[in-house]
Amino acid sequence: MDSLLFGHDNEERIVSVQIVDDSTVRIYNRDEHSVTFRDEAFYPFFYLSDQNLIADFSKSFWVKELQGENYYRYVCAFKRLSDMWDAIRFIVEKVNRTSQKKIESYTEIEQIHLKADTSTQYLIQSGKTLFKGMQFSDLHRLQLDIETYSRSYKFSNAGRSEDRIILISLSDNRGWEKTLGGKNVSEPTLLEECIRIIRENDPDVIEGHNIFNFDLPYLLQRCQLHETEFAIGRDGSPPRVFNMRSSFAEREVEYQNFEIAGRHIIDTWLLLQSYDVSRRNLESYGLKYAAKYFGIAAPDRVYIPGEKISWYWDHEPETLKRYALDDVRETRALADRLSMSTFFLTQMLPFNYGTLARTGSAAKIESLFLREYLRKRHSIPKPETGVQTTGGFTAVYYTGVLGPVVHADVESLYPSIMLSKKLSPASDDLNTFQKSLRHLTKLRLDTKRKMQSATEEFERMQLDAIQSSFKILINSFYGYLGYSKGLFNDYAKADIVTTTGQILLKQLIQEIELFNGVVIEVDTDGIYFQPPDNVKGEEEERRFVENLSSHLPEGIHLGFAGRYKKILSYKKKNYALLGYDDKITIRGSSLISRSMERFGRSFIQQAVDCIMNSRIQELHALYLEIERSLHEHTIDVRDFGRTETLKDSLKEYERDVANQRRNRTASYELALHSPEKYKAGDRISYYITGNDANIKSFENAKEVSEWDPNFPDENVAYYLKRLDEFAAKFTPFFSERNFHAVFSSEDLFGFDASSVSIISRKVQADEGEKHEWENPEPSISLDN
DNA sequence: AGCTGTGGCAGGGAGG
DNA sequence: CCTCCCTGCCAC
Repeated sequence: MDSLLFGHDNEERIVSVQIVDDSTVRIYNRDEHSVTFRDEAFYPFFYLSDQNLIADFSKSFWVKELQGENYYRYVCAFKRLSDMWDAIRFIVEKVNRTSQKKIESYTEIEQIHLKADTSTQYLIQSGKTLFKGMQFSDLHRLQLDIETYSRSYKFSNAGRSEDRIILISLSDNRGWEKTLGGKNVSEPTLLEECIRIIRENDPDVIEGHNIFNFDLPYLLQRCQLHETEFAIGRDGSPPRVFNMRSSFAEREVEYQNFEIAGRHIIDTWLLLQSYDVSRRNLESYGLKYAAKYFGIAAPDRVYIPGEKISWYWDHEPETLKRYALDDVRETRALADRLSMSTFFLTQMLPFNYGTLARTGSAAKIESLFLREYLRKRHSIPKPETGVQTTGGFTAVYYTGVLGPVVHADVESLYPSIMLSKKLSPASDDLNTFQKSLRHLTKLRLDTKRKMQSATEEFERMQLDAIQSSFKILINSFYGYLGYSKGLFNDYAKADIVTTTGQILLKQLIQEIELFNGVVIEVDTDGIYFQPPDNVKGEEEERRFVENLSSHLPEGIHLGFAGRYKKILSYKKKNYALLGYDDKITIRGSSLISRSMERFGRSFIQQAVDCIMNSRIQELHALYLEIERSLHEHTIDVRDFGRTETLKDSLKEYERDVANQRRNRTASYELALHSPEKYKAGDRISYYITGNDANIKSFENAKEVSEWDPNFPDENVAYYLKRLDEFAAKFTPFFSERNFHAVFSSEDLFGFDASSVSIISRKVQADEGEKHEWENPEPSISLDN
């Protein structure tokens, strides 16, 4: 097996591939530079044109149509190179069987389109076998962060400015730390020193916060300016850069992806957003906030606001250096916390570490299926066209303040249903879906058991990361069924999962009411209810839930998810909880949302506190106080400004507006006319100007940075109206008369809170909505 | 150079 | 005023 295949890569350099033996292949470029692969997982993609079979080594899942020619795609994954050769033979035979075109001999397989994955390529070359058998602690990780400061600093049009100075902080997990930069060091020298240090330390992984969007592009830009090669690759090559767009749930972010030969780049800013998709309680994605959130910020950590950096450089450079070092330390701790489960995923999936940190969950499990199909030499299905029609069951039965409250949820509802009903995509001939789901679930339980008996802290952390990497995969299976581009999707099966979940929940609700519990709010797999009068205290509540669980079908378990003093039930998916520790948790975008003006968020937070703890007099005073501060301009722009995310690029927005597909909005209009360059995923802060409350906001908005406290031009009438809109959220909890007394300054005879009571009421079901929970469907069986 | 799902609410703009 | 439609944000 010593065939030589020729082809071109993107830059038209001639390369050749030599298959040495069953487990080794050598790749040459024009400079006779060779790279040897040994038994690594390969993902070449084969495209068949009229004349040529083209193999693409770039692990891409994307189908291309090149220059109008029709290309057929075959996805292949290889653990062994002999498999690759077999697969080529397999594809040729399959093509000969299914199309009129005949491939007569292998000599026609000449053109190879090759783009080797640089990070894996050079790691193997340098003798590192990432990541088989490697521990997270073995990785040589380096944290990189830069601060820039200059009187004329503008990143968007970085020119050659002599007084621009950068501070580069580097740190690694071996306890080595350094901050470079100083008045007497020229920028080219500084950049060269930075490159030298990176190459000398030779890290496997480079970590940074927002490193893709700021640190690396900035360093690259400065290098280009000074005609220095940003040669931080393991082979001395500069990074390959391309624009990327990722989405986290409904949010999209644009960034520049850097591929550095032989190294993996981990951006904790991206990991943080990925983390937030499931948790949903981060207020910002900034490093400082995240460090506090995870409790990893040092107590004596130095904080310096962005606009003060130049001042500190001029007056207290040592403080600034300490601040910069604190940044890299926090980045390291954040990466410890967030990247470990991704690291373990690279040992299960055929993607490298850096790539895996950026891929979505569907791509992850699909790679599992593909690997198995290739191993079994089985053809791959096409995605089916269609739509999923159902989702989770949501209802609110009571509004107002009620308690005590028990929260019960069905553990792993959708995975459990898929396992119980043995659901698999129709196209999954090999039943890989069901087998992998079962296997991963077992592995996760085993790992959790091991974790419980582990004594050492680091071992527990590792096992926790491993079990959470299984969890990531397990939770992707359901979503994948309804994913339009999933090769193995099956919308009908997705609907079976959700409708089964709906029936289960309605059955549970009925059961709770049968025992005289009062169901308050339900969403998909969780129920908030008042336990029956004879169930008192945590122990009896737990037993009550356990009893409910025993009535559920085999394989479905209802868990005790929490108990609370009170719930303030507002609307579907919108409620507040008062814990036995007196902490208040508010959920739902209509009560509190990140886009809300800060004064509104704080008002609602305090108002909920007052209502749940029956402090009505204080609530009234709070309203008056905010109203007054708006009138008297004693409120800061940060408190009345609104911050919104630009989901689309400005180009897309302008195009849609031109086509009358969407209306103008303040956020995009400001971004368009701003001196700053905004891109998709950025957030913009603005406030409303003018005198009339009823104005078009897109014509009366300014960026927060334009506000001058000496000449406050915010629209007081508008913000008073906003205050009343926030207050209006609480109308369901008061009688009409009481509401107007509490949320108004017209208390001619003084305000008396003693007569004000909080109203709870049963929600009338919508006319269009059937009373399914009153007329439940017959008990279901999960066996068929 | 590549993307898991549905359900629900608020707010703004356009037009009746 | 109201309704319709769109986007953003959020729960699960």
